[in-house]
Amino acid sequence: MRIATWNVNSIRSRIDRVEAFLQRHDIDVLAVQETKAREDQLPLMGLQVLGYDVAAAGYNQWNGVAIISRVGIEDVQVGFPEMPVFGDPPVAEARAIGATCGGVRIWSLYVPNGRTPEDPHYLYKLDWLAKLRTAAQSFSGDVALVGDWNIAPTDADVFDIAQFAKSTHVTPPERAAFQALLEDGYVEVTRPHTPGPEVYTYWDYYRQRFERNRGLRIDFVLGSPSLASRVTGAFIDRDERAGQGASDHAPVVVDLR
DNA sequence: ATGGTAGAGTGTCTA
Repeated sequence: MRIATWNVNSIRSRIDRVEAFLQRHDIDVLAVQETKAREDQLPLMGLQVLGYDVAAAGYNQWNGVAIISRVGIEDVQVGFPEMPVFGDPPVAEARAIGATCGGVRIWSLYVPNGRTPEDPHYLYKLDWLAKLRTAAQSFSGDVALVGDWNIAPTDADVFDIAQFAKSTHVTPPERAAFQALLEDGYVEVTRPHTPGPEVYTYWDYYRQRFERNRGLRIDFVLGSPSLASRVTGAFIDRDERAGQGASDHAPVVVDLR
C-alpha cells in the first residue's frame, strides 16, 4: 500500500496536478491539507473517475483537510478530542481528519502555523500539539499521523537557521511538542529513506526559493510502532514543486508492506 | 528591516 501527504494550497486550483500525482505514483491514499474549500466546493468528479473516494472537512478559505482513498474510507472523524479552536469568537477550522483506509488509520493534520512567537496563534499552536499528543496516545493499531506539521525538528531542516532566529517552526517548545510524539512511540518514517543535506518539503513562493533550494522540511509521516515496522520506502516528490502552478509544498510518499 | 508571491474572494487575511 502506498500512502502520501501533500499540502496542496487549494485543491480547486490544483486539481489537475492532484489527479496527475495520484496516477503518476499509483497512490492508494492521499492526505491533503490546505484544501481551501468547503465540502460542497470539492472537485470530486475526476477523482471518482479515477476510483477514489473523498472524506473532507473545510469551513473557510484558509485551511481544510481531506483524505482521498481508493482502498476505502471508514470511520471518518473530523478533529480529535479536545482539539483547540482559535479566535475570539472562535473560528471554525478544519485542521484534522481521520479515517481508516485499507486497515490503516490515517490522520491528515494541518498544524497551526503560529505566525510569530509573540502572537496568540503561537500558544494556540502549542496547545493544539499538546492535545494532539493526548489524543494520539489513545490511538491503537496501524496509525499514521501525516501532514504539514509547521515544525522543522532540527536546524538542518531549515535552509538558513540564522534567518529563523525570531521565527516560529524552530522554537524549542515546538520542537519539544514534535519530540513528545516520538517519545510516546511514534516513529518519523520518511527521514531514513530520504538521506542527505538540504532535503526539504516546502519552499516559499517568494524570491525563487525553490529554484535556489532554500526550503524547510516540515511535512512528515509519523507511524505507530506497528505501522513503522511495515514501511519499506519513502520519497519526496520534489519535481512536483517545479514549474508554473505548483503548490509551495511537495508531496511525501510512503510505501507499506 | 523590508518585501517579495500565491490563493481565497473583493476587504484584506493567511501563509
